[in-house]
Amino acid sequence: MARTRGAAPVSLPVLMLAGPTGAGKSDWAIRLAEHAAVEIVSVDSALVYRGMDIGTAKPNREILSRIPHHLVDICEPTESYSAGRFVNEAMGLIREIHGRNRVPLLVGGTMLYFRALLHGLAPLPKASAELRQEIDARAEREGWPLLHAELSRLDPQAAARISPNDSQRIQRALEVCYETGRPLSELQKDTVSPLKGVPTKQWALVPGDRTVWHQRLERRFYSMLSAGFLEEVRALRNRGDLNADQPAIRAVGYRQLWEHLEGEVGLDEATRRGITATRQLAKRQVTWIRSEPLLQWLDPDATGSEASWNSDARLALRELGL
RNA sequence: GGCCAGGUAGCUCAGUUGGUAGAGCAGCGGAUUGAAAAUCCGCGUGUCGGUGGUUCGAUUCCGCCCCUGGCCA
Repeated sequence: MARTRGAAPVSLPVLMLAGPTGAGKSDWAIRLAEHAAVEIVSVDSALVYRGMDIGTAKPNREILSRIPHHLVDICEPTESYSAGRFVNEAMGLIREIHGRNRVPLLVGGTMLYFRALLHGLAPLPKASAELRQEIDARAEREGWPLLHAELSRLDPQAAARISPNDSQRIQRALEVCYETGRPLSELQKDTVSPLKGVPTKQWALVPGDRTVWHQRLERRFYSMLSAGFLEEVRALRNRGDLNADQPAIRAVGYRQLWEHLEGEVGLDEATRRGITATRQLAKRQVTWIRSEPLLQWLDPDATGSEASWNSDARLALRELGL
């Protein structure tokens, strides 16, 4: 039984702007939001955390209050956000925004979240802290390859594609098997996009010249430092309720500066490592973007790209009846 | 100026009892289903500082030269 959604006679679209770190997504999104009835939904696993502003390149307060942004500053760094939670919250927001007769613009660089929306997430149990602790303790004693061997008994298919060293995926696969009594790979077959039937327009901002881009990422890291990045990390550390194993503190830059504050490395070395980690993140994001066939690539640095993007965006909006 | 230690991949270094060489890091490519800014997988030709000699063959041994660091003048 199909539930009629709001009063929209034609289904309103969802716009997406993906891209690696430092490509200039926010600027482009803000410009578009200034010209159309659009609300921004952040697709970013680090922007969700409060108190993590400088190192995540979070839009400033002025922008956040002037232009509607969602899924920014929605949880504490002590929490562990997740792809599952993202899909639920993003889908709720998409419905709300459509209900206001506006168009959601999904902007961010966390490609797993985009994929979860575009291709769906299987109905799997959420993370269990207790189970994970148990599994970690066993890994400590027996090593991950032994747990991988156990996985090959419970779920040979999953074990075949997960490396014996991939602790994180072995842990998750075992967790799901224990929790449901069924193999993960079987449950994953049941996957449907929550956006099925919703028209989408998908852009990816990817800098064409990697050398120039790398230099820009390096400069950006230094300017974050002069904007107080180290002090921000120190403040997180001084709270006393965070540790280096939490997802928030594993974020690029935060992890390296945290290590410096622990006395493990000097500031110069931490900075170097932070910049390296930023480049590596960017590369992984591009790998993911390449695998999404419907993304329309745009080079933010190409001459005239701004104009062409604006006109492309307008064209898309018009096509979509906005 | 003299003595000593070095000069090998983008960086830090290992190695070849003479048969043209390999690790870590960086970089590049890939995977990715509730931690994803995470986690993991794959990819190693470089005048072995230059030049002359010995040798079938030199990055390796010898001479000279250049460069870097240290010590002594």
